[in-house]
Amino acid sequence: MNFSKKLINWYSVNKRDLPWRKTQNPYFIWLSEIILQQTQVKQGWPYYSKFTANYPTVFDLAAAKEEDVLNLWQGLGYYSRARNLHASAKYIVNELDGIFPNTYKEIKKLKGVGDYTASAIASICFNEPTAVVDGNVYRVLSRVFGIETPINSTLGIKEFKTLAQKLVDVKQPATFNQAIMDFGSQVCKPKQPLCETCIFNSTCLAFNLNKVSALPVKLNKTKITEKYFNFIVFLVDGDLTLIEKRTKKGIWQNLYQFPLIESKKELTLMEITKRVKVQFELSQLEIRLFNKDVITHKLSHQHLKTKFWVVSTSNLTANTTKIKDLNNYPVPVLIQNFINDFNF
DNA sequence: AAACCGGGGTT
DNA sequence: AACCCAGGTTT
Repeated sequence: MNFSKKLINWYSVNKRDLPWRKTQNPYFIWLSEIILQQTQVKQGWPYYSKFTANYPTVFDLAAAKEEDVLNLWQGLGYYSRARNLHASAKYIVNELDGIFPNTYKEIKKLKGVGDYTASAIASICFNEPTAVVDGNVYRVLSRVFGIETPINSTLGIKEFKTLAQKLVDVKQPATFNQAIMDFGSQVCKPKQPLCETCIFNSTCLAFNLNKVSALPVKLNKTKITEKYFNFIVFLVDGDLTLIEKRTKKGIWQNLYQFPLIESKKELTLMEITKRVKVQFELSQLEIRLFNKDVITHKLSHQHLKTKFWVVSTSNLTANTTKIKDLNNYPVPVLIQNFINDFNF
C-alpha cells in the first residue's frame, strides 16, 4: 500500500474531532486556519469559538471595528493576523460581494494568506488538489523519506512542496492534507514520537537509520535582544488612568499600553521621575515601583525587562481613561497581567 | 536570504 | 535558564 493510502486509513480511525472539521464553509475554515498559524490547536480552539460566535458571517467581521477584533484576538499573539483578517473580510465584502474566492490563486491574494493557508482552504473547501506544507508535514516527510535538506532553506521549501504535491491524493486532497497534519501532531511528534507503533516504521528512513531526533534539519539561531520597558501607570483622582495606542510598526501594533519609557539600560527612580515630570509637565508627583523584581516578558526575538511605575497625581492635562473601561481596549499579555495583578 | 512578529510549553 | 513549537510579511 502506498504512502497516501496508509495515511488516509490511519486518519479514518484516528482523526481528531475539531469544531472546524464539521464544516466546509470557507469563511469558517479561513478563520480556523489564520488562528492556527504558529499556534497549537489547544491554544487556538477558544478563539475559534469566540470569533464564530461574535462574527458568524464575513459580513459581521467586515462591519466590526478593528479595535473590537483585536480585543477578541488579545492574548493569541502575532497581532498582524487579526489586522489582516479584518482587512481581508472588508475586501471580500466590498470587492467580492461577500463571495469567498474559490481557487488557490485567488485565495492567496487575501492579506495574511500564504502558500500553506491558501492550499488548506482550497483543498478543504473546494477540493482543489494543492498539498499543504506546514511544520507537521516537514517533520513527517523529512523522517519517512530521510530528507536532510534544511526545511527553512529556499531549496528545502521547494523540495518539500514538490514531494507533498506528488503524494497528495488528487481524489481527496482535503482528507490527505488533514491526515498528514494530524499524523504529524499525534504520532510523528517533535519530541518522543510514537515510532514503535507507527504505521510507517518498517520503511521510515529516519527510524531505520536512527535519525529520528535529527530530523527535520533546520538552520536557525535567532538572536535575542534585551530592552528595558518602564510603564508609567497614572492614578488620577482614584478612578482615572492614562493609556496610549501603539501606532508605529513593530510589536503590538494598534494595541494599547500605559505610557512607556523605553531604554537600552536600566533606569533609576531619579531618572524615571525626571522624565515623567518633563514629559507630562508635572511639578511634583508621588511615584512608586510596583514590581520589586523586574518582569522579563519573553518574545521570540526580544526580552523585555519591565517595570511598572505607579504615579499618583491630580493635575494631569492629558486625556485620561476611566480605569473601569480599561478592558475595552486590546492590550498585550504583559499589560493584561499587570492589570490583573495590580487590582486597581 | 534574513529579520521581524507573541505567546505557551517542556526540560 | 535554555530549549522547543509554528506561517506570513517585510527588509
